Amino acid sequence: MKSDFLKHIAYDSVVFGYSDGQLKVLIMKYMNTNLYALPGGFVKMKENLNDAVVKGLKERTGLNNIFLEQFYTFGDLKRYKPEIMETILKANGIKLRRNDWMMDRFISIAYYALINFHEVDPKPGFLSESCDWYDINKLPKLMLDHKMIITKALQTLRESLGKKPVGKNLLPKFFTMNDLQKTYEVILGEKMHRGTFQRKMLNMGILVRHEKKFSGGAHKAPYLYSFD
Amino acid sequence: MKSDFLKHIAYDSVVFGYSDGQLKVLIMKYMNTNLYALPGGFVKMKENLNDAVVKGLKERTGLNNIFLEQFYTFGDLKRYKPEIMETILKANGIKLRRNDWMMDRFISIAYYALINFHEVDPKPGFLSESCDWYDINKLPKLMLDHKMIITKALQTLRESLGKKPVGKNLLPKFFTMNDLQKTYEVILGEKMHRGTFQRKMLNMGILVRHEKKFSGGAHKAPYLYSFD
DNA sequence: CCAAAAGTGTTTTAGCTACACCCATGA
DNA sequence: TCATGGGTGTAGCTAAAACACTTTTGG
Repeated sequence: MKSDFLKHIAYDSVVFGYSDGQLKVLIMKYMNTNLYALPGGFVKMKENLNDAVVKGLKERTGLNNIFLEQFYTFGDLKRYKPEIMETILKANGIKLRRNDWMMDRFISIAYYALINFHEVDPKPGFLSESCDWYDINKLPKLMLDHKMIITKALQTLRESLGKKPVGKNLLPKFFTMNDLQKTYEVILGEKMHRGTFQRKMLNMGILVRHEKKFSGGAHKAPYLYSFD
Repeated sequence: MKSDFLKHIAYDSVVFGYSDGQLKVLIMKYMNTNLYALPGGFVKMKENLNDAVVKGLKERTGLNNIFLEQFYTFGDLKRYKPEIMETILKANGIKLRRNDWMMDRFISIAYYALINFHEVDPKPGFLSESCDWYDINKLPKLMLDHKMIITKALQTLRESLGKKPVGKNLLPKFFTMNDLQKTYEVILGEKMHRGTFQRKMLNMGILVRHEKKFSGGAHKAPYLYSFD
């Protein structure tokens, strides 16, 4: 019954990546079940909340310096479905003890993270058989309120598009203006005007232009850019 | 040791009011101590997080339909100072039991609220000897990280000034354009241009103009406005 | 009639948008 | 040389800002 973790407290992270013109989210699947969920975890007694999340993401992605932001804490009673945790534990031959802390009600602090898709090879964790990218428009059915958590994360991401250099965290070091625009479009879910977009980005003064790349396409080779 | 509340979980609320050209915050003082703190509380086992906060605010202010928004969850280890809770309990003759849940580490979900100053007569709660308004620039020394919580609340409030009808919740039903401008100025901490402000507000289309009031001043009597 | 504050018309500025033209490149 | 996509100049529109003039009121 005693554990090293704080009772009733969990975190969930919505990890966004961009690849192939699509916005992706990391989703894990519990072993021997059909339950899909956001990667998350618990907080140790002697550990900062934020540190716990960073540590958890490091385990899933191998990355250390991740752009990470807390956006909401979900505390509805509706989230409390002990039978789901029971299913997971049973499916993996783990004995249920009466009053096990994992069977209690949890409040979840939700974070979203932005990472460079191509730097990551996702690793499943304890009790999970996979940890994979899903197109944000083709998510599997998720357990509990995780779908709502993703929706709210996306909403927050959209609002911060104008305030923070979001592209910096989703794109590789060097990219074309078109890459950047595609990223914005897929986050906002709408097309933008090419000329306007370019001008706006350049006027923000956070992009550095480098020498041209060899595009391999039958057209003018675009500049490469990087942040700051 | 068993209690009706979720262990490790607390909430704190930053209640803003506007009066006399100043932005005010509700602060309570623990009985028989010199400890000042934000009004807060705990969450019952069978209670939604948001409902707990609404209930707590109702007790402090008597109001039911309060504009309320969650803005951050504070989970650093630095917040864990059991000696403070010990001081409070001892000062009021409450026996400490070993492993008392109130002596544990807490994570706090923070909310801010906007209310009409003149509709409220703040009431102290359990263990507190007062619950009073403080000018946001003349706060007493607050316990734990409550000062930081207020700072972050104000920052969030500033950002939402442009998005939400903040004045609606801080002002009485009828007010002059000048009242509204003063409110904005005190939140943002900067003067604004009179003509520009008036036009911007009217163009938002959320204000209704009523008949003039008798100002009592040696000048043109201003219109009264209300929201929606 | 004067001072003070409110309401409003006008001009200027800044930013965003759309269009269009030119350029570089590989096929 | 042609099709494709990239960079940029320009004109039009809109919103915000600054200024100043007029109006109303109590003293």
